[in-house]
Amino acid sequence: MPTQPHHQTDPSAEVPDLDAFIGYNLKRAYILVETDFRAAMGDEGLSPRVFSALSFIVQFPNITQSELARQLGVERSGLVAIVDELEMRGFLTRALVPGDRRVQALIPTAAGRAAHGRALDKVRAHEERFFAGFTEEERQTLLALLLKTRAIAEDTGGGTE
Amino acid sequence: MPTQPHHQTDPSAEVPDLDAFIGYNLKRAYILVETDFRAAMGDEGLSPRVFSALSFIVQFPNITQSELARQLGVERSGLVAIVDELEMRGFLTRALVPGDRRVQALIPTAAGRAAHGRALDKVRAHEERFFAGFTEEERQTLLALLLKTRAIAEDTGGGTE
DNA sequence: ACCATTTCGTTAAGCTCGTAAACTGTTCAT
DNA sequence: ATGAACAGTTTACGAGCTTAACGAAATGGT
Repeated sequence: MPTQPHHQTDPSAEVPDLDAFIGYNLKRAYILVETDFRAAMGDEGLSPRVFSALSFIVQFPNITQSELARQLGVERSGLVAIVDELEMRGFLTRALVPGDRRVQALIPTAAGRAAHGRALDKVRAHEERFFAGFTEEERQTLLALLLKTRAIAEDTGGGTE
Repeated sequence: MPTQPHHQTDPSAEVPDLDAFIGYNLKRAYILVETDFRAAMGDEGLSPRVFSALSFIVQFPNITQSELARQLGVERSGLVAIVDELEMRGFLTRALVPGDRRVQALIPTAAGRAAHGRALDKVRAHEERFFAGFTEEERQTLLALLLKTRAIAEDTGGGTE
């Protein structure tokens, strides 16, 4: 341990700004977007994770919980509460699958599809408003770089796989 | 989009891919980066929030807890545990301030500055490795767009301010 | 056909991060 | 002097996630 000269306030060039790190800004940015998302969805609205789960189920009916968990990047056990909520709201049914009695296919109800449609409008409006200060090109660039970030990490076993 | 769940192809064609939303990808990307961050710091290493707090304290010695909370975008009450941890590790001291007996200035110790230096090296290596598939321009663009995201939201009262 | 392994959904326990509310002590404005 | 505002703290709580274990069902090797 080298002895340090004490006390001299030293905002020197040694200490880099936290803003220089992608990870830090990723976190800060996500918190802001998420907060705005929740506000846009309202008190009875869907949380981000429930919305994304419902989106998958509407887009891919009959998906199993394990497959959905894999797609969402969460554990199977963690998905149970999400599916429970969607089922309790009447947005999906857990259906038996003929060939395999272990699995339960997730099937959106009409109410589920309708709720998803309404939620989708809100989410689109939220992102539209939130990123109003961005040009269309900036939005696309950000999206592409985030997708690339996911791609380089999710392939190399960096995910929850 | 190469990897779709192989269940049932979208019958309505109305449902957009979740990957089209910035918020969703922001979350997925952050989780991946954060996981890699923790792995890079090791079991006894600093968590993201503690590292960022220590960075501020090293860069701005004598900062108060309220001011630090504001800078980090968290509540004052939430900062207590973070400062407790840094103090317990011997990385800072809570110092009395002559003019105002309510405030306690946060002063990094020599050990704190040393630990921050080591952590900094690890974080830099982590980001370097994580974003190795990115060009320098891509990294800078991503950083700039994340900063812009923060800027448009933190100004308009969207933050914790 | 048998047994070991794997998979699916689930429960239970626990962790981390974060907030909100309430309280003490201190400072400030009038 | 008194009321409002502020700094730090404690407590309670919630959201979101993980790991470990389990029963039921399917699968694969021999």
